[in-house]
Amino acid sequence: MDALTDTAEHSRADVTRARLLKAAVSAFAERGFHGTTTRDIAAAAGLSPAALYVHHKSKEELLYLISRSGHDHVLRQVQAAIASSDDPTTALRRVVHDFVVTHARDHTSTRVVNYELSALSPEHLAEIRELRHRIEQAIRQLVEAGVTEGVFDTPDPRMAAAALLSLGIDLGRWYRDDGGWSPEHIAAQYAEMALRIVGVP
Amino acid sequence: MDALTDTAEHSRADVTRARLLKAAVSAFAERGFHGTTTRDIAAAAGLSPAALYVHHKSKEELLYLISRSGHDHVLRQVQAAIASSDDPTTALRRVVHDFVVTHARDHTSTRVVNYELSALSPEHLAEIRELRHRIEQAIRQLVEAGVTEGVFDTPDPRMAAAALLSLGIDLGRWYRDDGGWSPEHIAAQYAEMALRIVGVP
DNA sequence: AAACTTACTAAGCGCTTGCTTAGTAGTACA
DNA sequence: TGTACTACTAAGCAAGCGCTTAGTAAGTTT
Repeated sequence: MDALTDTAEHSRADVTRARLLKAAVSAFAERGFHGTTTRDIAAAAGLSPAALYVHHKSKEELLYLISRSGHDHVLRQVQAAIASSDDPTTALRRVVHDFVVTHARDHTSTRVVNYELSALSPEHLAEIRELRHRIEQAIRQLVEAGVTEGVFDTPDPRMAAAALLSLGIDLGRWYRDDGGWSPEHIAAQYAEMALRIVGVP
Repeated sequence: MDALTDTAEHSRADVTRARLLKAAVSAFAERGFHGTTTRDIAAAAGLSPAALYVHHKSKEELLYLISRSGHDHVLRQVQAAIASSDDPTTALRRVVHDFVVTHARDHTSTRVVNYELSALSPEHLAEIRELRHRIEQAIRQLVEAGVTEGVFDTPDPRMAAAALLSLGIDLGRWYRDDGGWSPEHIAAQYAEMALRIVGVP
């Protein structure tokens, strides 16, 4: 048996747990954490209100699990994109492309991840802030490296990095599946805009 | 007496009404519409919970008033910036500069304006959506005009306009008063980034 | 000074909230 | 076949919610 991952993911309880998480993502994205009731989540998962507490400690824990896995995914993706090339231009193009694809394709969860932070407990918020800091720092350092190497030309690398983050994060607010633009299409265009922002000739 | 504006703005009731609105902006920005109670708002305004209903119909009406005045202000500002010059480059620089200054300086209210739309009643939401549409359309048409005139160079003006909007709107999420960057400083830099995005040489 | 208006509050109503308790079918192993 | 465990639910509790009602003190008008 594939002890490391498989067994832990396929028991009946784990399937139900995941169904509750998915229902929570949809509800939090649509109405916000405080606008969502535990009854909403349980009903969307086809369970009684009490079943939520069989599988999760609290409503806030659901938000924390969503937030942590979302940030983990983005951090790893950014790190992988940066490690994929020594050339800042190639690396930045890939960072922005992947960041944008994720924020558009998973706009439902990235919306929760980016706009419901204040509903986390102080302890969980501190942990998530640390992940966010590492994501922001990685992108900032990439822009700074490009400037240092002379391939990028921008008066303030920190501000350029802030702008690049905004382009991706704001997709959680405005992206719609039926809007006529695919995540990959937006990603390709935004990657070129990113290079313009950092002053690649 | 200055019947048109003055009397209506300085009566005791109007001062209290404004104090409640200000308290609502702060509370909604900090904890969201559903995370804020009418008792929170009344207490922040130094009043009893019942006083809120002397001056406003409902908690949702407070959100609507905040949202409408915020969108009105931005729409007028964008229209004024566009009308200020026939040169697309000059006009866009001013549009983005002013848009960014507003979203940074008034980050508390723009946060409510941009992220609490789903808490509005269907009727109010429809009205606000119309204002948002006019803001987006104005910026999009400016970018398209620049491309048509040959001063801008971008493969998809609609997507460039979406990116410009994101740069401003996302300030409501990340801008902090104590962050070391003034609204004007960010606005000046973002205006130059905007010109790069639309391909001004 | 009586009559009326304005700007409020104390109290609380009906409902919903997050979460708990006590219990029960269905399955797994002995 | 009996025993123990897993995965649930029905019912409900205390607290908090948006909002209302009934009343009052302090002006303002006549």
